Amino acid sequence: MPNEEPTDLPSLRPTSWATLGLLSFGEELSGYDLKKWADWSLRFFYWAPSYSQIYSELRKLEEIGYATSRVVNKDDVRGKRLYRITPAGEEAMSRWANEAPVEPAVLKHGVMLRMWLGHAGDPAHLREVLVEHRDHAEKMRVRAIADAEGAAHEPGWAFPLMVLNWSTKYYEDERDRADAMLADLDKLARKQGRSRSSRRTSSARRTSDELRSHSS
Amino acid sequence: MPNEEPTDLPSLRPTSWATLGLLSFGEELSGYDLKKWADWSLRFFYWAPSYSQIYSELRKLEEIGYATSRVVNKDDVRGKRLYRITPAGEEAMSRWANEAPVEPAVLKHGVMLRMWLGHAGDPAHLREVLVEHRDHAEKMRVRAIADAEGAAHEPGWAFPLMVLNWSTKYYEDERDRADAMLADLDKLARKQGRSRSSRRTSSARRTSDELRSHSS
DNA sequence: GGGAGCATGTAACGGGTTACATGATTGG
DNA sequence: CCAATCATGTAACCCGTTACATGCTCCC
Repeated sequence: MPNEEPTDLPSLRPTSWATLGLLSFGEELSGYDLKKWADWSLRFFYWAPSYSQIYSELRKLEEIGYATSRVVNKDDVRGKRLYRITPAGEEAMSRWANEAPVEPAVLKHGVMLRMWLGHAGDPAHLREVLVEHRDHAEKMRVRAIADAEGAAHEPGWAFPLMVLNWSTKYYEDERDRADAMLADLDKLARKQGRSRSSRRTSSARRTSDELRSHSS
Repeated sequence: MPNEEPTDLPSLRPTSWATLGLLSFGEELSGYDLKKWADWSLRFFYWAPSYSQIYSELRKLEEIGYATSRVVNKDDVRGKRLYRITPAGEEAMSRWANEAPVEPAVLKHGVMLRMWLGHAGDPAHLREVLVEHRDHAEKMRVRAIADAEGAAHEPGWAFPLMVLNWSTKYYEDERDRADAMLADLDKLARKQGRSRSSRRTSSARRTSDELRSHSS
């Protein structure tokens, strides 16, 4: 048995692993398929890839030897290219899954940024933005449920299903937090309505040295 | 009154607005201060900026005219530079807050990616990763609470406080979802333990045409 | 004296998005 | 026949990260 020492994994980015992951369920898929599949699973918690990224990731994976491809569409110019994971790819997946340090979850919440800067905005508009976000979360929740139903009872999809259930809960929580904040917002509006007449700008000024004296 | 038509806002990225937002509370701050402040507020829901980014953002803001700076440290070579928002900056902030389309929240959840690919990994390791994530969420929750306490009772910080409370709830929910998934994981392990002996690889193979027949 | 924190930057890299371009197939 | 969908790609751009570099000041 030659070369049994644990060779270094090529340091791929998580998105590359996610792409390989899509192939690791055993299907032979086109870039187009991949994108669609990502759109009803990975999208909820990780990634909504663009086509261009998918295609370049796939080419990269093939170059490394983690995937192979073949062109099907008869003898045409622009043939459909189907990708399949290789044994080397499967092994690399396993090693990555078990050995690679887990990247922390990243959240970039544009809506909360707006709320955080609430003093600069019109209260009514703030409220509107929140309501929209609430509705969006609810929509995502429903979609996640639908996709989870599609995945249920498929024996190979136990883990994706588990994550889809997590996602459902995630959007449910997101919705509920938006509702809670809506209530906070109204409470704040009432309080500020009582204590000031109309001053729109700079209610924040002065608050000087708390920054400096705040314990890290 | 010259030039009253609504001039176009320079299309800054959200992170630039976030930087300007940090200044919009009225303080005169150094890049270093800015970073620290971001670290105990924006970090929870949006952004943990690097110094290099902070400094380049600040230079950009000054160039546009949304901030001014002055060097304090006597006549030294490497003086400390303090930035302050300008009236133009304040007005731009307000317009952005009220008029700019809100970027959707982005989530990139490395832990869930691992779980989604659970079939490729060792169950015990999977569990470990989840537990770690759970603990991290709890840590963040506690930090958010602490920072919220620091911000409470400051009249100008009502909105940041509101978001900090949202963040507290966020990490609480994150923790609880991790716990729930831990339970799911154990249930799944028991079920799979009953139905198969030891096959590690490819329990997922075959699951063939469901993909193609799945309704988008 | 030395380490921790203060303070500011430059340069390289690359990942990911957007815009653009092309054309086939399918169904109403 | 025309629109939608299938299907694949290139090129430019730039945001953000990482690594590197420098030197101060305060405090033990």
